[in-house]
Amino acid sequence: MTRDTRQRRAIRTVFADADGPLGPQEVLDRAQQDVPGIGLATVYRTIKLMLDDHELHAVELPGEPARYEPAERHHSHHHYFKCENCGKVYEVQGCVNNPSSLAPHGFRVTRHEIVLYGVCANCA
Amino acid sequence: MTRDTRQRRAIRTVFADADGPLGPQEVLDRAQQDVPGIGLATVYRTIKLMLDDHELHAVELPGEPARYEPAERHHSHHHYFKCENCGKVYEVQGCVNNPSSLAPHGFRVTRHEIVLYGVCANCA
DNA sequence: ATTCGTGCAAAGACTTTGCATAAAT
DNA sequence: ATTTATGCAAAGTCTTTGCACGAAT
Repeated sequence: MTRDTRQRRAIRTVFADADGPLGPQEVLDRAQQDVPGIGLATVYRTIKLMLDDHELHAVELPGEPARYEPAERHHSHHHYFKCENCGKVYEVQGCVNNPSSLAPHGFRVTRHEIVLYGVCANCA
Repeated sequence: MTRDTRQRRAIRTVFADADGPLGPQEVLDRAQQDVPGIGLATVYRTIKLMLDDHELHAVELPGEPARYEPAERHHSHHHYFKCENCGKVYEVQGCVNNPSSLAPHGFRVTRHEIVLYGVCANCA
């Protein structure tokens, strides 16, 4: 069974305190302030465990390695905005009308992803 | 300057004949039927050159390595549909109403991506 | 004492690059 | 003959995995 360790707690705290989805290296950098000796493999392994437990959700943007965020931030249907200036990824709530209507006849749409790019309020 | 070689022509033909965006390994497999000795590095290099020339366009879907397609197929604004059964990626024409409206106040949206997932007409 | 987790280093997938050779001019 | 492209292998990034050691029970 899975055990509750110092590293695991540190990583969980990093995600809880984060202001947006984080990549493994960012998680490591922050977790090391708590648990200096922690390694990147542990971060990857812990992320995988937390994904299996539905404690974490993967945020995949086109052309970039995955980021992760606490699953509770993902309960309502939403999408992402990436600032092309500072690189930060924000959640945006809600959705557009009927994106499935884009598909041709005979295609069944089960889900969709929308990613917005531009300049965030902080950078503007 | 850039030269027109046997390999280059073979790769260009592969893209011209393709029924959808292709990844580097798929391009290699098809090009090898024309030019047996061709290597993967040449495919990557040629793709990069063709991107610089705006002869090719990158299709990036969340969580997957890039695929590429001839740029002329990308002239009108469009998005992609990925079949979760056969894995094939299709273009879908058109767009939804005002996707920028999802962004919060103070965020400026310059572009967006939409990806649909489901089952294609061939698989249904 | 036993079990499970960790760090490290090695390996795997994908992509880029250095270099000697080959092809195109 | 000169220039640029190619193939191969080495290296680079991101992620996973094997293994001996360490921590938790």
